[in-house]
Amino acid sequence: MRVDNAIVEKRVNDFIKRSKELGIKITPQRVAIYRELANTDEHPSAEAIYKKIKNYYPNISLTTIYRTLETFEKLGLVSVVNILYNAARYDANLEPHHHMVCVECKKVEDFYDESLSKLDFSQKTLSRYKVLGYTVQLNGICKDCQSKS
Amino acid sequence: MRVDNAIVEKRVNDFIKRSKELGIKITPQRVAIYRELANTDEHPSAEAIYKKIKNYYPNISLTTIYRTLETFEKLGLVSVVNILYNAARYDANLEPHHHMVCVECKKVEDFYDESLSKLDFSQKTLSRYKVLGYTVQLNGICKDCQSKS
DNA sequence: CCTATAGATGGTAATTATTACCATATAATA
DNA sequence: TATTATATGGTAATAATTACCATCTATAGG
Repeated sequence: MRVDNAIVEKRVNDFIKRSKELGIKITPQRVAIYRELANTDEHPSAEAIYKKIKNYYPNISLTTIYRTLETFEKLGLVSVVNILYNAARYDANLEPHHHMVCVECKKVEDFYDESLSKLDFSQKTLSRYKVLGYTVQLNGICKDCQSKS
Repeated sequence: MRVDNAIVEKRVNDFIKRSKELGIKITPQRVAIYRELANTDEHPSAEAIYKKIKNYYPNISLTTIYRTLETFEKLGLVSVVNILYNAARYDANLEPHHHMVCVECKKVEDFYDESLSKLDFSQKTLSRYKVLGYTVQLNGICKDCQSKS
């Protein structure tokens, strides 16, 4: 529980208010799942959330976790850090370049942008990791998917 | 086959030379897999590569595709676009922020960097996608994993 | 060019992450 | 408090990935 308690409570209250506005039911499971996400900055998986909640809510179902996270995501209450989690995607192009990901069809297109080739990270950032590289991931909707909808 | 043929052939030749240097065997399967990756910029999954190769190499095994891609990746011959493909990872923090990913333990830590908050993308880039947002993903090795190895 | 063998492949089974289904339970509304 | 649309739990199905093992082959050495 790294996130400050006051912040967590604020987030949970906002979540409840927002849920009412959106017209979805506020169940103990949903609050538990949201709270678990709000009080960490570790970007947990469904499984990780499940394990934590199981400690104090032993008969919660893993299916509920998955379904709830999907619901939250669709409503914009939480976000998926890794859109491309479905399957590993490979690239033979080892030159530094960046990616545009279509959030609909999961297509990945390369883009090159001089101004992104040497971003400055703060010393504080650099001190925390042995940096191997970085990419800018641009999320959006591709031409094809734009014309479909 | 969007990538220019001459470039593909150069990549394949480099791949063969590099494989010899690395002391791994050059099998028709490996060449096929590498070539399939070298001649596209679509960042295919193992399954997608399998389907393509199956057309002209009908008894290749899906296991071989997975194993080979893993081998290539470990040797630095190809790269995985999406390190975090293992499982969906969620975040309740909807403020724009960036991620440091540990390539060893798959931990994701947030970082904030003023200079990254308003990157300029070229008009060419912006014309291709309806941009929803972007994140900078910094790949590296976290403190914990550094001390382990 | 042949041979031996370490390393690679193919096929199948096991594991892990996710989704589908359906009977039951419950939050929210009147 | 009763009604009902929605949510949950449990189990089964699917998809992606990995493990295992018997067989095959690229390659180094004669």
